[in-house]
Amino acid sequence: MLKPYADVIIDITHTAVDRIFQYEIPEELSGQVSLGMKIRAPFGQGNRLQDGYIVGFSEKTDYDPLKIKKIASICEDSIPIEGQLICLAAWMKEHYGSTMIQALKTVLPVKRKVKTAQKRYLVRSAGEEECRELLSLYRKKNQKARVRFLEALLEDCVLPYEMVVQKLRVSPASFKAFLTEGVCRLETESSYRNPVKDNSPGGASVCLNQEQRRVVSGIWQAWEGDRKPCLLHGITGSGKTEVYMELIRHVIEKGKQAIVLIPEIALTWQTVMRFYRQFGDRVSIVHSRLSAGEKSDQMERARRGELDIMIGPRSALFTPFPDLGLVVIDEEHETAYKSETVPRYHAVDTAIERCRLAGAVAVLGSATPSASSYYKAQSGAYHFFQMKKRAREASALPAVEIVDLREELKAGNRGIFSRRLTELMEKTLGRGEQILLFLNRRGYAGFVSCRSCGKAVKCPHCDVSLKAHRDGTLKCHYCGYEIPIPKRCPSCGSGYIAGFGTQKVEALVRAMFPKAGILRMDMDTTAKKGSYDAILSAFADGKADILIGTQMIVKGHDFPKVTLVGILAADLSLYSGGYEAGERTFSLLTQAAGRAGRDRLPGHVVIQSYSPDHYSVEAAASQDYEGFYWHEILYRKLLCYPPVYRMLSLLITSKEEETALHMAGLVKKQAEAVNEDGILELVGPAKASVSKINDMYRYTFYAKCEEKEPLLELMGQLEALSWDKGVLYQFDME
DNA sequence: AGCACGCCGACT
DNA sequence: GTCGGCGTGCTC
Repeated sequence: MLKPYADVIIDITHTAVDRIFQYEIPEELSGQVSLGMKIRAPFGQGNRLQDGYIVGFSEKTDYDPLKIKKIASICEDSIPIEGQLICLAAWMKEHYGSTMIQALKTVLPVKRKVKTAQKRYLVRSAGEEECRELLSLYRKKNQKARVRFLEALLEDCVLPYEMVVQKLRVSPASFKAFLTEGVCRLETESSYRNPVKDNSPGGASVCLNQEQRRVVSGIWQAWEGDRKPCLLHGITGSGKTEVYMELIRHVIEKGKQAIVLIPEIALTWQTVMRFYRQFGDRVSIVHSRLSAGEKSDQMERARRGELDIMIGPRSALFTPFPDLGLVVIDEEHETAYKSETVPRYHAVDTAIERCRLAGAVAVLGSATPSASSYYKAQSGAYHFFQMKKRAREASALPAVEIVDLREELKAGNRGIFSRRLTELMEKTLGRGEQILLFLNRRGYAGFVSCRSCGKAVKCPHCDVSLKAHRDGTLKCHYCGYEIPIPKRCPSCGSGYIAGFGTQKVEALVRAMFPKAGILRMDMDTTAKKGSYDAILSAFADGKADILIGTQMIVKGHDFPKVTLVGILAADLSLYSGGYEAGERTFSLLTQAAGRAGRDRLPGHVVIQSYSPDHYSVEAAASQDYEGFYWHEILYRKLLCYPPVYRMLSLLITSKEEETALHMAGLVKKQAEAVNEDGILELVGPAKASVSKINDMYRYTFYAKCEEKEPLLELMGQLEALSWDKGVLYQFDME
């Protein structure tokens, strides 16, 4: 029986219209409309046509039937989705305080682009050598266009067609000969249709060790039982991926589908490829480099049942699988799982909710679980599993030592390398083994400070230090402000001004070990497409002895010949504000330490720190997750932080400091009024830790409480305040 | 959000 | 007398 009314959410982001409006389904459209569809309908007095989404159907209505209008049309580009995803959107709206339309739009698949012109690329087919020869040939002939083209092709194997013709000003006639000679070839977007190139299925079937089998059967029991989320704490190298794959195989056998969430594709490409080799073309992948069309293509395939597995970042969570059985969240603790835009959802909690709705199981995996997840496992809300052995028995855990940098200073060593690290570097190079030097970028890596007065060069628009770039400029990473590196200190005028970034480290290492091959990996050296992999594989192939880099070198890469890892300043991430600083530091240090001695050779790790007795540094050194956790949770409990308490944070920004302050005052007054019974703990409003960005002053306010409902209530009350026009504000629930 | 209805000041 | 200011309220 077809129901006569459609429940519609109108595409207007405003709390006043953030509710369901019912429309009559006209006869000519009945049978065509379905859940999640985008439609157009008359709205308001003027009956102007508005976009909206169908979120349900009703038999009857409480509204005056005479006033109910008819849906005007269906938007052609709309894709029907699961009712479950609409429920999920409703949950997100409630949980993260957005409007329904904002939640719906993040959950609905991206609409198919209407026949965009196919994007064309010129791809290099000839080897580098051949190109260089041709390059010098055309240099002699003074054929400038061809020289430009070849240079670009050497930089980057894949060039967009328009870029070549417009930006490079190389006419098709100039490269026509190259096409016929096979120097390069023309490819269209559709040849990239399948987002992964290497899909030779049927790789070696995985052989699990005893520990892995135990975990798989444990999680499978949960799957057949209460279906509570499962937290898997497995140390680096314990083989979590094999466990995921085995579970997925079980789920597929049951005729269900699986989603695998990964923090960032670029950092986890190796993992993605393993899934492909295992499951062939029943696997697909979504990532930011795919066009909207390709994304909706993959979503459509999933909906039609052509896929069993979807791999991707947090947005892959909304894949419209008809019968979802499992969601894996790899590296569960990563901050990339938190959305930066409204609704500011957390993929872990949202995944758990989606699983609850679908009757699926969520598996959270990490070597350093977030305090929040571990807490829930402790309380019994999650099942808990552990893997303490490295899958390859031969590889032992590295020996970790902490060096107190204050002692180094006392001993007169003002360099960035401690005596112990220098000694070990010499020995390691002597044995012909490799070294990884890890610099924490968050903090002061890359900024320029005065040796005389100690002040850093700051951005005039933002409350942050400027970062040094290779091109000799200082840039603000928040607003883009840029100046040449000053010769003299802007505050005291002294000439002793110096940077401390990866470049600086590289220069120092070169001076110390002139014969060693050195590679550096940071924002500058990886700006070019493909250079990321190029650097990593060059290092893995032994083309250099030392790799210097930031966070990106410590995430999930195997370098069998690395036997020494040096962490230059472990505590930089400790003082970057936020109650999660300890957790971040621990996780980063543990990951960095895990890079040493992954093969047969014994590994060494040196952690240099100004606060060597901080629990996150000590626990990382002894690879003691539990030790870290109990310290951390005690601190959270004492200061009423999540996960023990729930926390609502509010960021107020304004061009004028007085307006921001004024609003902050109103917020305080309102919050105090709401908090008559005193169940909330209020903090602030106070200047944010980055107190100004892009000339906007920033104030933060926090409210903490054991239950989330009073906080949501407070959020509603604060939202209802009369916010000045020039004031922007943003809520976040944790 | 966008639009209509509505109730008070300075203009032909 | 009326044109228009934007405060208030509603939208299936």
